[in-house]
Amino acid sequence: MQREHKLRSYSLNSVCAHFLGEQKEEVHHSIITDLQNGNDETRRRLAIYCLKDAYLPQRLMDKLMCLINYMEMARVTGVPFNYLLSRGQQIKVISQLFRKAFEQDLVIPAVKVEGTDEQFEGATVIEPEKGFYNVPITTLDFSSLYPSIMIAHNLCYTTLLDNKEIENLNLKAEVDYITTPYNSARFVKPNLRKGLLPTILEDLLAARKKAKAELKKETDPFKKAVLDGRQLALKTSANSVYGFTGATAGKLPCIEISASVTAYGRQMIERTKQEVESRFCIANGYKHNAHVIYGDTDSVMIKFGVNNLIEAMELGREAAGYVTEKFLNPIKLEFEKVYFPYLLINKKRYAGLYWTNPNNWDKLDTKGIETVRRDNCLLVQNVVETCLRKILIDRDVSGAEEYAKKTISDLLQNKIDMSQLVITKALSKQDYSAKQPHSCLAERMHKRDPGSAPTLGDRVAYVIIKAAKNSPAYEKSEDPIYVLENNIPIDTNYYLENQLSKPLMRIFEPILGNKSNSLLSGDHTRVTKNTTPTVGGLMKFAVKTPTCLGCKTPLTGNDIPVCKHCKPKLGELFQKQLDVVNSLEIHFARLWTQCQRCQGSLHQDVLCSSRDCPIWYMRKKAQKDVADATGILERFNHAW
DNA sequence: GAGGGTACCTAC
DNA sequence: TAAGGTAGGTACCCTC
Repeated sequence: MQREHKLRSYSLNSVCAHFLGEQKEEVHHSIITDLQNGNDETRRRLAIYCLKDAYLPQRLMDKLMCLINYMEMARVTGVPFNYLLSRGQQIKVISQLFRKAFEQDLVIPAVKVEGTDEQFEGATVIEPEKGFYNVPITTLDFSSLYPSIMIAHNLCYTTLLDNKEIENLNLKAEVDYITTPYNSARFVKPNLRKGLLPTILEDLLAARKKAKAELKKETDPFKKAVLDGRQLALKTSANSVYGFTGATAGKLPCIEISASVTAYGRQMIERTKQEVESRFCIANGYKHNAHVIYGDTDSVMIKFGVNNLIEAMELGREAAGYVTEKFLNPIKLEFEKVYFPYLLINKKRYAGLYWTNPNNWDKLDTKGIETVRRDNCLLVQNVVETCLRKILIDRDVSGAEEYAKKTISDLLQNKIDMSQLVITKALSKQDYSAKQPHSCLAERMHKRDPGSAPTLGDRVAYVIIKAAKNSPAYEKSEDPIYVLENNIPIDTNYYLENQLSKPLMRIFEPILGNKSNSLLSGDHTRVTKNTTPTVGGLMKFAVKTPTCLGCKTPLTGNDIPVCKHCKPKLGELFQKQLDVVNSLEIHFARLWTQCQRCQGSLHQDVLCSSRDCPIWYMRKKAQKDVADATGILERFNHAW
């Protein structure tokens, strides 16, 4: 799951909730013995727990068609099935190399390589002309850029030449071999020897083409997803071939190949920009001068100057065909989509409404910004997503502003559910050089309970709690469950200043300019209601309050927080609270039979355990309220 | 408080 | 032991 899918949590429970819409039974290990030694009912619950844990992984594999997909990958690459699970990309490339080399009676040398730290130069990212574009922006992409470069120029171990070979074989430049833009590396032309890598890549691309054709014909949404996964896997495999040649810590690195590939790529994106801008201009009879506003590796975003989709698409097709002609087969520049409107925030960060036909938009596409990142809390993700939808789809900027303001106001008044504030980050190292919120929390949790603490590779979930002024974030991170159980207040200001403000400003600034500052100041940022504890709000008045509940006079050495004078009056108050608690319990008892998110059935006294399930928090909160209230009442009655 | 360095995650 | 690549934004820690 971790390898193939990017999720916020990889617990069995949350993965199943994500893919199956079903959750596991929650049974803490400490009560297993009691359940077993109990009665038929408790043993039944234990049995359900065991059964579910067994069949959920099975159902997951069925749903994701793991067997079929892996089998297919094993066939394509020629590696044993279990290598696909236990090993990386390299073995797949090596295996294909061995296969092709064997056909041609070639032996691949076993090279001892000491990995170097040196990197070779990668792709070009065109400096973006940041801003909000209320005109169609046409996007052209090279399809499978790196594989097609390797095929077009016949880049391979078996075609790489050195001086001695050129001399011995009496090869002529340009006629017999080419010189690449990287360090004048030379490769023979395919008519003298066709490389192994280009052959492998052609096979992979053909397989991908087939999968894509089937994808187009398929109507069943799930089979479509599988085919899409397959063509993506073939694409990754094809791209891995380039990566393999550049893997200095690998089995057969060849920087001449990988660095030549990226060097060609850099030339090509530059050339594309120049060709488009010099052809599509007023001087050549077009209505406007085309301008490339951004591009990354294999793509260019073009402002043709037209203001309707049909023209933007026609020009896109024309430009793609025009540029493709300038390059060798099978290099192909394709028109795929138009963004309209388009918000270009920075390199690798943009959002736009995605059109493939002029009649209906396909989707809201966002790249790199908070909506697609897993290291933000859901609040940020949801606010940014909603604001973008309002701006780009509804064209309602003031509505987006209002929504952002409302959210800020809700946040500062503690009205946001804590599940929206949970941040997750992967714990990827054993020793961190600098302290960090998630690593420090993992350490603290380990001290509390080594059994349940996150370990290397896990994603750590945390919230930021109130602490002394200016204390660093790594002291303010806390386990959401612990916060809930101990009624610890959340640092809402942190969420405004360190989580929400910058992402919001980045979206609104290109549209509103200086006016966007008003988002973060004004009435909505005033805290009108005092920040109460974020959880367990119902019965918060008692126990720790050192003043009388009725007349507010300070109390000393009194277990019950009321004075004798007020006690009789409070009897009524407690009855009211009890009624609330009872109705709440009934309400939640009804709720508890079904997870409100996934509709999975739940044992009545079992909690849905997904930490980012809002209902989970509601139930946990209600349980705590009931427990608190019961405790208070017991003590109160006893003293009375 | 500025600026460098680290960590994380993403785009391609 | 085995490990696809580089570019790049952002947040936070640490040092000066």
